[in-house]
Amino acid sequence: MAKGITKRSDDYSRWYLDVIAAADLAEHSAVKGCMVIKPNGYALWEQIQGQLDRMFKETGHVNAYFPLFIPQSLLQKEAEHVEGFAPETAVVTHGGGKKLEEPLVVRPTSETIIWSTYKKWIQSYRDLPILINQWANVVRWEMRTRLFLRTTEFLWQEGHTAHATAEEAQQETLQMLDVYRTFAQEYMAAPVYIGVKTEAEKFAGAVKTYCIEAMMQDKKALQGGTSHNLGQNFAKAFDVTFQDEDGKVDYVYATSWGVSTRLIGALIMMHSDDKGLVIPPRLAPLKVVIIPIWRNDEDREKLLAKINEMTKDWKGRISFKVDDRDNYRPGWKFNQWEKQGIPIRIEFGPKDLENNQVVLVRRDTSEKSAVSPDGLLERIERLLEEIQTGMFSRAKEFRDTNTFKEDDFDSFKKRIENPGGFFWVHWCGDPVCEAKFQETSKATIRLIPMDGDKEEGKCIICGKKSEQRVLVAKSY
RNA sequence: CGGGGCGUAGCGCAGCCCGGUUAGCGCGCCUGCUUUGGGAGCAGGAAGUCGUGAGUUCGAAUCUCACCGCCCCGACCA
Repeated sequence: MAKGITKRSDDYSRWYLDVIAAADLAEHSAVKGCMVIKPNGYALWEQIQGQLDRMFKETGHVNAYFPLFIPQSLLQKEAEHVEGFAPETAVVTHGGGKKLEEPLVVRPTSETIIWSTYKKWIQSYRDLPILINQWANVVRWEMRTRLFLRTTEFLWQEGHTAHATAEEAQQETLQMLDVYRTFAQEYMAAPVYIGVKTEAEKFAGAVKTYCIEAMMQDKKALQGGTSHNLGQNFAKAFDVTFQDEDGKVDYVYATSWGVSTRLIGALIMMHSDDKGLVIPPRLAPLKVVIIPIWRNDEDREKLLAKINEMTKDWKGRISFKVDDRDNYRPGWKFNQWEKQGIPIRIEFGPKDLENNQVVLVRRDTSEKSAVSPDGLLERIERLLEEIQTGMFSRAKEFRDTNTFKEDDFDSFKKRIENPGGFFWVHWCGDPVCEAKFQETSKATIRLIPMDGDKEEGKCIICGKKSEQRVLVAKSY
């Protein structure tokens, strides 16, 4: 049925690329590892931006913009940070035909340029907090790239906040993690686990990294967003101090948090099927497409007139489109809009006109229903919500039925390969045991739950005491 | 960086092994007519530096050498 799209069961990774091509989201560019985000893909990003930006502003943040170029010396100021990012930076050595005195790094993230700037802005506690977000592009010279999931250049938002106390910074870190969790669940219909990264997995330069993790349809984990408590690491590296109410001078506390165009990859891998993209209604740039089906010009006119009448007060309330192109037949149109993931299709032909009905077709389940044109908009709005919650429930059920507890390492090694999934295992906290996970199973500790059940147990690797289980999975 | 694959019309490919008129095919595109409830049919038409450079040859998409680029799988990572 779906020509040109590889089945998930045949080749998951080919399927992923086929869905992107079929939905016309993006394509490879002349530069290795970089992509052109096409209008359909960019519209998704705009939806993500729109909702997140609103949520950031509601929590007191403002937008600003910092430069693309970072003097190399700035990037090198925070020891862990430079170690983490130096290998994957692009460096500009020439400008205006001349060799630069100091090379400029194309930002892989903006902590350094921002903290060198915050230093000038902060003198006293009255200057705090600073709650800034920026929407930007960043460049990381990755060895292997995949459209949306990992590209050399990608779009993201990065929040960078400055606080007077450690408590406040921690609160901010958790607040933004919660924003991400809420966004993922309510808009992306993506059930996520939240937790803390291990020392090995945390952001270079952070004290603690928190994350949201979701399960894709191939049962691999995908980190969808991170929120970092940076402590005083960057303040110390950039000498950013402030005077508190009592006149005491201290270093400023920092956080940073971000999500990227990778979320579009997550969206595809969570919800789409062998027919193509499936977009959760709340993020769908186009929610309804109406396809009139005519046999002659007379039909056509009648149908279009009736559609006009039905939709006359829809403008501004719902995004919809009437596909009245005459050079494509209905079947072709059904298929095209299916590939693009439009949540609801309305079929409307002479039979429907006669029976005073329209046919609604859900993209997620392909379920068809004939309904009355009276109260149609309300009916559609309800259906969109049903689709949204249905998509979330199915994704959650899939995740839950593929998440297991495991206490034996040999058994774990087998099960992570087949059938795969998420595994809650006991871990003593030793990085040596963590490294052994990776070497022997190719799985990593995705997160340590923050408020998970405390449960006495034995480390699955070394057998030493463990206080709680951690989430382990293969990941993107 | 290792392994694999590919580069010929907008897209997908055949042709190459075994050199020889005008480089084909499918889809798409343009024109017209007929169609239209799950990817329409017929007729006509436009469209190509065969990745780049050098070499062999009377003659190269095809043989030789070098180079460039991209994709997929692994090691690094959001």
